[in-house]
Amino acid sequence: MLTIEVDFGSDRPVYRQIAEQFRGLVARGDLIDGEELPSVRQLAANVGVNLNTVAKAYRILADEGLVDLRHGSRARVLGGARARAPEVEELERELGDVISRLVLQGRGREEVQAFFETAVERFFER
Amino acid sequence: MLTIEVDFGSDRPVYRQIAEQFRGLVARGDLIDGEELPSVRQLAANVGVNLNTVAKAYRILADEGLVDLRHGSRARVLGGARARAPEVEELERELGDVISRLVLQGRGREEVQAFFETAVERFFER
DNA sequence: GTATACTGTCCGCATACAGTATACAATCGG
DNA sequence: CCGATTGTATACTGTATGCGGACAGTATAC
Repeated sequence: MLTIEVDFGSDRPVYRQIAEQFRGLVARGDLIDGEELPSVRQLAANVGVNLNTVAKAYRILADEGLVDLRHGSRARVLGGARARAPEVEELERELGDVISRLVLQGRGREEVQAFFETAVERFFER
Repeated sequence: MLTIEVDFGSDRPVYRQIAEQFRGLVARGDLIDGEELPSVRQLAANVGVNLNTVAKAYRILADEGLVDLRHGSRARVLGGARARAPEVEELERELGDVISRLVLQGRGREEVQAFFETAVERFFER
């Protein structure tokens, strides 16, 4: 069974948290082309939110081209090509902020590098 | 003069964008202990927002221990120690999402690593 | 000392967003 | 065809974002 977890204390909206987690699952190949996502009601009950909150997450994924949404049928993972080059700048900015926070925690350049390498490690090795 | 730029089209609230930029300036040492920040009105007029929006950004920085806010005096940068270890998990999650997005753009492990190294480079070498 | 111009703060309002409840519409399986 | 299951649309509540104006502390000139 698919484990999606939500932190209600977070300032990040629930529907984005859900979308992020599915994005991660697709990115690392845990969900492959054609695979069905849980129904919005199923997952909503599981997570403890309203079905529309899950639906909103699915729509984000659909907009990104990660899943195929069809009214009446279950959402399916799309293995096809995606891109979104314009978001590169956004990622750079986001990374910059992460670096700032790490530095303000007292970490030096080496430690920041190590932190990043560990993150990449965790993502790919599993 | 200090350059703070805001993207009104972004989905990220303006006051957070402002806080992030100051956080970056402090992290890389462009703003040092004791230095004064622009007044909320000055910066607000400069950026094109209401003074309260800037004030909210300053309060975030104050909560993080980066600036000293005193009613009637200008906000000053605090060079002292900060930490916030609990936010490490948040950073890890955020990094994980960045990796997912890069991978979904078709980048492999090496390319993700390179992207990160470039970001670190940009931060420290300047 | 005190008038005055500066500083950040508080309060109320308008609008947009997050999340819910409920009804609707499309698809699937008998 | 019909019921169950799926995603969708609408109406509603609470919260967050951002603005405007009034308030309160601080600094400086006199």
